[in-house]
Amino acid sequence: MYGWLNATEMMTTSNDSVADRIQDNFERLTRAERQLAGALRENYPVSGLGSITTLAENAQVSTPTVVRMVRKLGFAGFPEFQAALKRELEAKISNPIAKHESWAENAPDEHPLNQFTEAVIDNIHQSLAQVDHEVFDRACGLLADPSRQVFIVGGRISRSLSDYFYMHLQMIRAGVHPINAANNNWPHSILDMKAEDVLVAIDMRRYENSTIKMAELAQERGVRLILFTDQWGSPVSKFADMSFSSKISVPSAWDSLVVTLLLMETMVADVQRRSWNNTRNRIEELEEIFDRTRQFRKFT
Amino acid sequence: MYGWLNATEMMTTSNDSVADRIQDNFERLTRAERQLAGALRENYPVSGLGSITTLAENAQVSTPTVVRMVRKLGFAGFPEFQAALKRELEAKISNPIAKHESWAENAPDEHPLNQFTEAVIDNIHQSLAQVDHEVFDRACGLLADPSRQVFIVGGRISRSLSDYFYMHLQMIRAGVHPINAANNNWPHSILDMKAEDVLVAIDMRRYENSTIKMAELAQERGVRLILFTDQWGSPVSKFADMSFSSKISVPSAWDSLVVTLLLMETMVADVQRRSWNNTRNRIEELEEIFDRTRQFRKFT
DNA sequence: GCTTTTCTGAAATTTTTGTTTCAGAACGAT
DNA sequence: ATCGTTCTGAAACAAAAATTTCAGAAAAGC
Repeated sequence: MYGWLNATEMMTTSNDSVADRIQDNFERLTRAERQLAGALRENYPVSGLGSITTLAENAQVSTPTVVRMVRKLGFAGFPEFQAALKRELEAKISNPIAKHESWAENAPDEHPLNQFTEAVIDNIHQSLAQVDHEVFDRACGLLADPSRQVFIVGGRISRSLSDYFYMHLQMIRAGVHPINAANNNWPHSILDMKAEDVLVAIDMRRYENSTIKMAELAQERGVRLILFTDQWGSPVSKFADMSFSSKISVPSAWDSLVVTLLLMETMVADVQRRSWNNTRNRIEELEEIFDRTRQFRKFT
Repeated sequence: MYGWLNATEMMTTSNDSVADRIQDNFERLTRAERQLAGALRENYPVSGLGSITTLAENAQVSTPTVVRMVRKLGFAGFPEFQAALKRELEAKISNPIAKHESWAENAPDEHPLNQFTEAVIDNIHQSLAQVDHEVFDRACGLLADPSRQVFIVGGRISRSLSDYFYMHLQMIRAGVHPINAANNNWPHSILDMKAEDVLVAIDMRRYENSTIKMAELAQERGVRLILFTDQWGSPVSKFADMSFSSKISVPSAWDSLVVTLLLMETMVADVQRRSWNNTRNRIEELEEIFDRTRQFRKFT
């Protein structure tokens, strides 16, 4: 299986940059070594110029791991590896052409990867600037309140995101319920909503009638509504207590949900933090169940 | 005796660059020290990053001379001097996209929104740098090839993303099939895979045994495997023809899939572009079906 | 020229860095 | 469950780097 990799290995020992060598040999690296590779990439190549001890500590691995990795990359030892880094640096310094920043570094600027990423960064920028952090905090507070049930609903496209959000919230706390707006059982879920419960709705372009209807019914029951929508705002926002809009335009025939995912993940992180005291056991139990079922692997 | 010089010395110990300090203290340097200073200026600052011995040899002076000089410049010893050089270098090299001050503009920097976003941007940066655009293009080519069936599988957490990917791809072209790794019907799907078909797998931390098994079986049938994984690399990568890794670490108890989503969306955009001629009708038909069912609202 | 002061590097010493070994942990196969 | 394999870091060890000491060389003063 690794037949061809051996050839690669021999090639990479010649005069590629250290970064390239890491790239090329990445498959062959072990878990700890990959962690080290990651640490090395932050602030590359300066990060590798300290002592082997410093580098190891930085990457939270042992010094032998460092030695093993640089050997895999084709160097005789750490000093040789460091010398290579220094040569690279020298070349880089002496060539002060302030090259326009490119995301996928070896791809031309007009490559879809660069164009798309550029747009997404811009979306993040513009969307985040609009978020009121107090509203955000308030939303997290609601979601972390164990006395409230939380219902989560997404549309046809945003279903993936609502699933994702549901899954995390469900691990963090009890009383979280997914609603499937697509099948027509959803009115049953409304029955279970009490005043002061929370409904999280995601409704993006191609706003869905069922989501609007659900929001309306929920509001009548005194449910607090948190809405994730796009930059134009779903009609659901009429009923929302708090609403977060993300810019979704990218050079594509389709919209981008990256910003919404970012907001959700941030919210999950914060709710987790707030809930920690109430439900720390929950996670530990979950871990244990995973271990017991051995369905998932911890590493490698 | 050095009464007035002490004052100078104190001034220069603050936070000037090493070059400045040499400049300021040049008068006070002895012959051998000036020779050293000269050597240091050639190829500054990289020249100072080796060992004290190397530097001394380079400048043709003794190591004690080096120590004495760096002390005169206000450093406690050679290592401290070198650390200063490294910091300078870091600042010089480090990303021209200077850290953006604050994302959620009215929130304090330490607000979760800003912290989290900062981490995500960093993840994007580091992950994209690692993507080989030729591999990316090749993957898009496979996915756009109408003669191949495409199967998509995700794990417990990454299911949401695989759904999302499936949904888009399915709109773009025919012959796209989701696989549910969780339920034990998935071996049935394997039956339908022919050589040269494509399997897209998403396997992130907490790598799942069923995904690995599926990858192996698929490979035996000559299926091309495209893998999305995290920075450590799922064991599935052993079987993958192309693999894309995203950095997923954020200040949270959970991992971030933002980068993976970004990669997927970019890929969807590109596949769409490539498939346009083959399946332009498909989208139009879809539009019409939506209109007929009146399930979605175009505006407001 | 002679003395005093300052400067310099060889060599000894201390500290740190880099490498190797090895036992235990995690993993993978059965 | 168990057994062989691979991976990992603690600790021992070797190598080197950094510092200090000190005697002799160079420079300055007289």
